[in-house]
Amino acid sequence: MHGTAEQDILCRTDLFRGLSPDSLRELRRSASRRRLAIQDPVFHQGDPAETFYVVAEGRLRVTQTTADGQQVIIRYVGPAELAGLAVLAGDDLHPSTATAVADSEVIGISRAAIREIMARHPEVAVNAVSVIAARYREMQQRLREMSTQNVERRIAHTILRLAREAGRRTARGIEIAFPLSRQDLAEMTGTTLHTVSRTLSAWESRGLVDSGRRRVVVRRPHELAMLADATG
Amino acid sequence: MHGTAEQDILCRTDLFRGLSPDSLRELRRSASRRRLAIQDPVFHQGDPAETFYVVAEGRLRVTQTTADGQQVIIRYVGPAELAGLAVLAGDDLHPSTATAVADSEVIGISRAAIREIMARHPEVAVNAVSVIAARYREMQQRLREMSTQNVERRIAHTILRLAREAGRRTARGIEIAFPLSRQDLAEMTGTTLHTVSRTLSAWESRGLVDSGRRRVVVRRPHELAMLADATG
DNA sequence: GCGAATCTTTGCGGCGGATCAAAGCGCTGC
DNA sequence: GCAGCGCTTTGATCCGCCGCAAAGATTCGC
Repeated sequence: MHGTAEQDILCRTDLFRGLSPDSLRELRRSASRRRLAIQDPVFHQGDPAETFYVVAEGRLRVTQTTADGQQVIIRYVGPAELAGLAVLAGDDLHPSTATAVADSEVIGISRAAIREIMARHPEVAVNAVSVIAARYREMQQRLREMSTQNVERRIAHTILRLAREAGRRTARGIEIAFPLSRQDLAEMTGTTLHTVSRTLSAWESRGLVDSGRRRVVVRRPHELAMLADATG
Repeated sequence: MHGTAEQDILCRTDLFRGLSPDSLRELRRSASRRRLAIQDPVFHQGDPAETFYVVAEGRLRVTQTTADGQQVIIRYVGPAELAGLAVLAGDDLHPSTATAVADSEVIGISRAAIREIMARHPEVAVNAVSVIAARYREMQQRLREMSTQNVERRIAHTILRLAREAGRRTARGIEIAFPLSRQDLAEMTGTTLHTVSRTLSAWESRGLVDSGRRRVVVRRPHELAMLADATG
């Protein structure tokens, strides 16, 4: 039961998709499973990059902190996604911090194990290229957003993206299925919690969203998308 | 002469570093060489991603254009660097446009050729992971800058980065060795050419830089770096 | 060598969003 | 069940940067 679930999630990742059952079994032997409570750290910015993680369940927040103490959220990572990509690239240190934002379960894979697998199974290395390239594209898109769009559109895009990645259908609309504060949204969009709060309040009064303490529900995704794509 | 130079540049890239002479020779056979005059396009955003390029000489500018026509400069690419990474990842379309900003020479490698090489030489695929991961890190850094720094610091960082990548020592200081307009700097920093112009004028009067029509010389790199790292 | 096109500079006014301040609300823990 | 902490809201003010406009510099083509 235990082992089966683990194998399932590993072969559902873009990284290990298509790997032979034998290799998966071998991989499993060198992998370690870890349960995380909400708020638990997975790794810290500046730690030696020795292990990367596949999220089996739950969600992680990946952040970077600048020299002067400002924090930026790079990404949220959900089931079958990876955290700690620096390990794949053979970098020495983790450039970011990963923290659980929900009770989670992750599978840790050591640098040595993955590098050995990539060397022996070129298809895994090729998959790794695709995985990181996808992240790179994501980051390009966000940079473009930051460069060309005003705050309201950036917040709209961010919320729609999160709703897509981690949305749960409910009677009232699509609920983002993990605690998400105004401060978090500010750190994803390069603004302040005050501006996020004002923006959400305005949307709430127009019936676009329904939000509260660390909670966002998108009530009218289509109208929010219109707003996100409008020029300005 | 021709062939030797090509092999030289290929094995100086991070992607093909360490590849055996035989494999390099084979690679060379499937590669095509192309000369570019300033302003020549290499590929366009939306083109099928069939070929990626190693810059042998000169410099390319990689840009993305948004739906509403705004342009963002993703990066400049110099000798021994790659353009068209989407091809490595097996994506269908080029997400960006590459244009020569100096007379250049590039070596084109087809999607089929590189994928075959990666499948047969895992070390190339592993190198590809590192190459793209480095770009990903770069992009994270720029996103962090855009999120947390004011325009002046962003311009300072950008100019210092360009000076590092493409700087030429001269009597007056470090000259950025390709034409670079106010508009270009604006598209790299998410501001307007007006603000860039004002900023450079202010620096010029303090003796930090010396700039003119599509030309920037850093006269006091250290002081500019102080400014770039100052809080604010 | 002259005109045109392109790039740059600079002034001015306005506004989006940051900052500061303070009160309201909702969890959580004991 | 109440105290206290963390999150959110909202107001008021301020300023960095944009947008517009127009003139000045530099390069290019014929």
